[in-house]
Amino acid sequence: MDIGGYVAQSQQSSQTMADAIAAALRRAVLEGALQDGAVLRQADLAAKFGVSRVPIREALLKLQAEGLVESRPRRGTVVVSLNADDFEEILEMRVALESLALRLAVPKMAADAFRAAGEILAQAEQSVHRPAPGMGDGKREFETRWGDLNWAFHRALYVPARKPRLLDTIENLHLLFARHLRMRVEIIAPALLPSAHADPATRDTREWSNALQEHRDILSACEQRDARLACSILTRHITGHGMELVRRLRRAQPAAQK
Amino acid sequence: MDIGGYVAQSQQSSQTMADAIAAALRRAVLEGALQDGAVLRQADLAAKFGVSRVPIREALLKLQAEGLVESRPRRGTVVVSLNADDFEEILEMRVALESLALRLAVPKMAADAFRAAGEILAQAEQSVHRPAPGMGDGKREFETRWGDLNWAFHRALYVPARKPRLLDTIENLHLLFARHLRMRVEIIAPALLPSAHADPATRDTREWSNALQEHRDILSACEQRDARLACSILTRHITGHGMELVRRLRRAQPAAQK
DNA sequence: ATACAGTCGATTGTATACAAATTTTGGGTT
DNA sequence: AACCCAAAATTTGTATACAATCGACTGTAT
Repeated sequence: MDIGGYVAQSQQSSQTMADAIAAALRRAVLEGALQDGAVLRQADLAAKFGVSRVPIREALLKLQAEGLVESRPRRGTVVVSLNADDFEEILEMRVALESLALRLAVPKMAADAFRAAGEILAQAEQSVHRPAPGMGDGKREFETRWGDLNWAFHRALYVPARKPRLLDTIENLHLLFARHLRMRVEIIAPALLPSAHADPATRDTREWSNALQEHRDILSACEQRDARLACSILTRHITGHGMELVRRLRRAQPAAQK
Repeated sequence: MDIGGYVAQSQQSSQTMADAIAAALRRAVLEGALQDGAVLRQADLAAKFGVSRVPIREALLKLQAEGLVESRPRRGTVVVSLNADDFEEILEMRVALESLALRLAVPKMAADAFRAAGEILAQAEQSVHRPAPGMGDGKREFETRWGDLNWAFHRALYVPARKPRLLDTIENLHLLFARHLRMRVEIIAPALLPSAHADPATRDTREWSNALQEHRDILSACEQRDARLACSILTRHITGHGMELVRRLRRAQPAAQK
């Protein structure tokens, strides 16, 4: 399992133990330390975190509410495993809700909003051109970093709308999607790609620069207060990157699972 | 508080105590037995339900995840109180997600889907024309019954889409909205209405037949496989009934609260 | 009289102990 | 050898007990 040291990460002082553990488990699940279908035994987790089973149960309830794990009454909890249909559903919800958020945000964007989004964009560009700066863990570190920056950019666009529930819901969907994308893409993409670019690093870099260009376009449309255009690009941005993966998943696992 | 006897309602046999309590509390909150801002003491609830505090805590966590209560780390749990902005946000999310669900459902609707929706519609019509059939509790019973039928109809439209997460999210928003609508409308509507119809019963009945007509129109559009038209009517159906209330709320509580 | 610090009570968060249920293991039968 | 049934062993769900934190109250100093 190997989820050591995830606790005590950025733990606000007036936080409950269950919250800290929920955060630790969340990270572990999102970063892939806990794989699809892994069973989470309360006693094991309690031992690993050095607490009793009570805060563990509460942490698992929180993760369940976020859709990261599933637990049936007396049968334990497992890390969720999403199939192609689930993936598609999440994508469709993302399109609907992120379009809404962006449409509501554009008229309310002030100078600082543009500046914040621009800075994140710049960071992401640096990160792509000069991968894994400093530490040398490589691919996984890099991917999570890019995933964070990707979400940070989207978030910066939606924050001006001032819709906390909407933002939370979107973030939840985004994280769910990003996690499973990372997990699945490593498994099935190499086997199925036409491999015009055999080197996966080259392929990834190309795809990321593509996404970055779309980010620039969206931001530009926002600066011109063209909500319609921004939403249009955003929709293509999301579906373009996602539906391709859904198609691949459909080929890989025709109607199996569940 | 008076939430006696809400437990053991429709409790599936292989359900945990915490789930049953969560269901009971959910009903109590949705039906208005627990008012906005009511503080929920774990010890009190434990005594009322005849269990220890542990399942109470877990039930409260579930309700928190659904947005029905808020609880800050060591300060207790209170029933949520939504202001006009929150209301508007929920409406906007409903429009986005319900349109999506309907659009996805229309092409997949079979004969039984139309039949199911039609039956619910018929029940609702009977219920409006002959209010409070049998038992004589009156308004509140009637309103919750109509609220249930209203959601049942919407649900029947979205079920064919086969998108469980989407359906759950919509249901959650729907319930949140319906609850607060019931609570607030009784408080502020009589004072603010132009009172062309002084009798509230007459006014309500008129509003409900209006909604029913829109339901018929939506179903009709679905039967003609016109997803675009159905979504259009649906959007007006939701915003029409909701935004009016948001406006009233804005006048009643200009920028107070929170 | 007001502001502030310390103590007490109430309430939440967590640990330990127990009960109930599910899965696993072992033996017996066909 | 495959299947089924019973009993042990895990594992979850709940009760009880303890610790820690928050809020109010009281007493004192300015």
